[in-house]
Amino acid sequence: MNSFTEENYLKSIYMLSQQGKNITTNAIANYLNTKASSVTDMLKKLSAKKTIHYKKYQGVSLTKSGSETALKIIRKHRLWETFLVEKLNFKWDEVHDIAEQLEHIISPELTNRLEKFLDNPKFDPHGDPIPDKNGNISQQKNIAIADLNKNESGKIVGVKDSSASFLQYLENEHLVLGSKVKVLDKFDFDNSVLVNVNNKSKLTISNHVSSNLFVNKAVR
Amino acid sequence: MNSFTEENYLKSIYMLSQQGKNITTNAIANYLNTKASSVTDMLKKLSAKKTIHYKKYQGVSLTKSGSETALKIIRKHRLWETFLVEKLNFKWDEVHDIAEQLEHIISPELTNRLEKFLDNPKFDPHGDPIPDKNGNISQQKNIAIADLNKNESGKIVGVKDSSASFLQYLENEHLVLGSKVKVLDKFDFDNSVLVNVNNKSKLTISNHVSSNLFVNKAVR
DNA sequence: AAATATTTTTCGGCTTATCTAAAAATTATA
DNA sequence: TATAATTTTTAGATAAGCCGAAAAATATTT
Repeated sequence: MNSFTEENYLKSIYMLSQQGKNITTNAIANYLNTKASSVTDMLKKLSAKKTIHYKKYQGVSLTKSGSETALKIIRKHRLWETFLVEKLNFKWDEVHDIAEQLEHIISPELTNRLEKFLDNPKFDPHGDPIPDKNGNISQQKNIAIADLNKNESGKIVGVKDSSASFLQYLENEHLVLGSKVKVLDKFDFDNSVLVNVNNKSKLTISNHVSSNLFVNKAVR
Repeated sequence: MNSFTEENYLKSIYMLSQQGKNITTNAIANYLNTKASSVTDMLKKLSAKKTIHYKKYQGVSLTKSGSETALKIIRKHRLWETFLVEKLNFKWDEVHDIAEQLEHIISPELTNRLEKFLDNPKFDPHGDPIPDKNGNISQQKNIAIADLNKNESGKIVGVKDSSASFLQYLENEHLVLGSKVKVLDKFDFDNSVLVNVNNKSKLTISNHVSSNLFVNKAVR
């Protein structure tokens, strides 16, 4: 049995590992808004429970068991987010904090019934894939924004050209890791694309930008 | 801000006060499956936070503030139970443990939207009244089962004739405090009544029994 | 490679909630 | 009304999780 806190650490480690980086104590502390010393304490505990691989000073990774636990929590989080948006009419950017609480409710039967009630959704309102009851999560390949069709959307997962000025531009336009991008229109004459960022700002991006920004396509 | 634990104590005190008894340390310990010394510790804490009235050795009662908190938790508990039964098709006797978890989710907006989603129910699946957003809870007067009409149901809240043999009979038939009773049919010739107990057993009870057993009528 | 900077861990201490055992207060009984 | 039984509180411990400061390890500069 894992405490809420343990669950949050496992989930954080999973999330950080998705971003490709190697997972350091500081990265976790930063992600969880806590102190490095607290993280070290917990890493020892999780290691003792065999949910993570941990060697002092060497960073961490999830074990099979830890990964399964993390996926269960993420499954619940994303199903509840879907519920909040689809059934209770919350906006997609209002649901995270509530789902952070709901993800810790323990009842596999509840989770499975909720999934069915929602019509077995494959993606949550942010476009993130929902793991199934066996922990399988659809890993769609990352494609360039340039390859999205009109009205398709995705979540930014990577950048190819990573010059400082390019990253600066992306930062300014909120085209950062995790942002949701929807293609509103595509223009033939210069291959530029009109996109909606995070359901908030609209902007036109050049072919250079759209070819170098990779997203996880959200398929419904 | 109250911890889960504090919320559980406040709810327990509210529940026990509903049963008329005066609320002792041991009663709370027994209700919460914990030790008297733990209860004393918490009573001091709650008293310091002015959610209960507490004098050493003299038992406790809720303050205005404590009562408001308790009612908010009970409101959430009963709304979630309704959700689980009405929307996710759980049986009414399967939902308690899950609702014990869900009742601690903090988001007034969520609670209010859930209420609306469920069509503003006034009673939960057990027949208990659901407090409204201002903490008002419908206190219907207790009536004898004999005075229920066909198809009405209620929850047992008290007994008039309390001879040992009568109580023994009630115990045997699960006609105990908190049981849900639904009147399936009423017979003129001897004023006996066919009832369904806890959605499980059916039995015919005499007029003597139905006149001495009081329920909280569940009005939908 | 030595010096310096950064990251990570250790150490001691704090808070919350729990428990057992013993002491104090209350209630019941003889 | 003393004595006994019960209830409640106190005192001292424990475990989880968190923190700041100091020490240790690793990474970066010079």
